[in-house]
Amino acid sequence: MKPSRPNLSELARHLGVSIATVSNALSGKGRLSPELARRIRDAADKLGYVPSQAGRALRTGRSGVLGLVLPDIGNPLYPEIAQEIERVATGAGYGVLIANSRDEIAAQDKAIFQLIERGVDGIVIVPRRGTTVPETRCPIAIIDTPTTPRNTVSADHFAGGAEVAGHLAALGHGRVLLIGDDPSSNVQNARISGMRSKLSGVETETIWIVELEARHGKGCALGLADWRKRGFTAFACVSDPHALRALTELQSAGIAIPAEASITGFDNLQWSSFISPPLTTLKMNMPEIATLALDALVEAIQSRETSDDTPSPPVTARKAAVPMELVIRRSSGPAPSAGFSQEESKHA
Amino acid sequence: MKPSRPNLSELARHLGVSIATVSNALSGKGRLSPELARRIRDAADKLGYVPSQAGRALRTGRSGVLGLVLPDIGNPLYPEIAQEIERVATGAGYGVLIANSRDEIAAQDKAIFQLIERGVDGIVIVPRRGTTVPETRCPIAIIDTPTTPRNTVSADHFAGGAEVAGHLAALGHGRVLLIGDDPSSNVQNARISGMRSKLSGVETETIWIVELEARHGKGCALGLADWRKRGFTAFACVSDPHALRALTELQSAGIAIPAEASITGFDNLQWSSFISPPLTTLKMNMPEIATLALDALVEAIQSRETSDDTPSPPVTARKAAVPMELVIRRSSGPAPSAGFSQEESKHA
DNA sequence: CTAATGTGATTAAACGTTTAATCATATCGA
DNA sequence: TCGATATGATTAAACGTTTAATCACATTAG
Repeated sequence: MKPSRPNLSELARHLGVSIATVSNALSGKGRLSPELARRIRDAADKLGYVPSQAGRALRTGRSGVLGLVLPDIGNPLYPEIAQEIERVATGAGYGVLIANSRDEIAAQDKAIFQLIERGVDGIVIVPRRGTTVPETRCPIAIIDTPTTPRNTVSADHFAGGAEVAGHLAALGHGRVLLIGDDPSSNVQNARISGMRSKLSGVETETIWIVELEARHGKGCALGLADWRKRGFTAFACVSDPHALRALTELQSAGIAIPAEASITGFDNLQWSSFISPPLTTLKMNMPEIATLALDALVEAIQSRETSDDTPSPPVTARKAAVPMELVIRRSSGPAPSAGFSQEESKHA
Repeated sequence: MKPSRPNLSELARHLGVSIATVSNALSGKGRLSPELARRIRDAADKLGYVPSQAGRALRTGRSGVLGLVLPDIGNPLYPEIAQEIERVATGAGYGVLIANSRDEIAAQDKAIFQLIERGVDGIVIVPRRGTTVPETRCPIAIIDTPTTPRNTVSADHFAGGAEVAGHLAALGHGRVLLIGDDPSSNVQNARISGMRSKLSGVETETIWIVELEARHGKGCALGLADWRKRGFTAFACVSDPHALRALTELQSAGIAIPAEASITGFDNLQWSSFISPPLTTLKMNMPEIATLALDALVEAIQSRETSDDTPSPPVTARKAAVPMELVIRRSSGPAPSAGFSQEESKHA
């Protein structure tokens, strides 16, 4: 009824040894006899000893906590990336403190400094579109695109775009509409560039949803049925939610998927396999990305013994670009045979 | 080039006063002359003083960090709840450490104890289906359903179900199919019970997706076109992803939404307003839920001055059930006029 | 004029850990 | 047998903060 929680000195008193000996036994650092070490460890977990993070942090200058900064909730891969980062970090003995760079652009910097004030040892950040990450003495791993400055690791969005575009080209689609959301996004641009790189033989157009919505209001129709009439038979989107928007818009216009039009997405979100038809999409290798990012980050943390004032050098991983996997489902199929809306397309 | 980061004693030395005086000035606790206090505060933020969380935590026994335990990523409201908890917690001066109760059921308890070992002052948990939250000396706020034991606060899932069912009944639907995922979920049961409570006059059936998938494999068709043939004109789902699954399945079967069938969801996920037709759904008041939960939690933390071994009493909020808001969009409409598939339904 | 009160600051201990430095004892080589 | 070396454990300081206890001094009351 009394024992709040045993600490090292209580353990030491209970065993009749010194505090340092107990500490050594539990950390396996100093030299001491094997049987005493075992005896101490036994007593430790019999009494339910759990070390005080605060005491340890104060002494060692390391908190054992990493920060995770994510862009606003609009980004649908938030859950997966958070989950993977948390998984790998926990495995490496770190806790993960979350911070949110919402609404205002400046919130990203504020979030970073809040994490630093809380004493995190390092930070993983998925930068918001169009921002630059400040340089700090605290190591920061950046997950964005391979071409972003100081980027640590990311999916190979360009190659992913190339792969899905190749898939559509092989299916015989002669006119492909590329659907992006925001042209200021590094990730989306990389994906679109990748798609274009494999569509040199076919006709392509690109539309950006934010521009449409700026003119016609949020949630406006994308006018895809018109594009279909003009002979565009494949709609390649930069993200699954946009693909979903395209899919339902075409379906409710009475256009059959994939018989009359093909649709592809990006990110392999949870529901993408459950809808009708299931969505062809590209899957990031999040476990590997998280592992690479965190490996690089903890290495940077450990090599930063000296506590001077110089900003931390960029955190670089063993591999900067992780391939994406094309997941072919039923939303993409062969281009409709000639004859269907042939009159509109024959002038090409 | 030398200053790693100033601490209290450096500040004190720089100003020629004692450490305690500086501490008092910054915390506003002790008694000291106003002008000295101001001078100290000025110097503090000129030198960029930021207090060491570790030192403070060690001294006060409080880490200023809360834990957040979320069920597996399958739960699509993960991002919103995490975002709101983080927002409110940051406003109250707390950091948020995330933990994931994935895969194995036992992971939930493990996650909780890991957080406690990290020294969190309290925990917010959204329990996984079919688990019970262990009693600890660390205060735990539970967000599940109003009827869950030790529940702190949650959306009023039952009332939400009643509301959407009333909406469908008012539209004249005479046969409503209720679509759930997993009957072991408290939340889903509450929603379905609520829906039934307002459908006493109409014919209802309930299907559970996990049971269908156990027989026919993951991602199998739900056979909704058949239900439609049997005269069911409304499909009320316990969550937006299931509504999406239903919507696309019916659309690709050539059934027009909402002309020939109505569909409703739950949770108002991001994409629900962008699909065609936009989804009628119920929206949780997450900001209020998060606020209520955290208010109750920090109160429990502060009242827990004594550090004895007794488990923390349940954390209760000022209000246990927060109303949901019905968001009517175009996926629900009047029941199709009689005559359509009347022959199949007249034998009822 | 002395004692009581108040004001503004300081002293010192404590939180729990890690670790370099030290010490006592045993082992070994010569 | 004596000094050198291992071995196994202890001592003591330090990390940065908070806070109760104390102190020096001035002001006021009796």
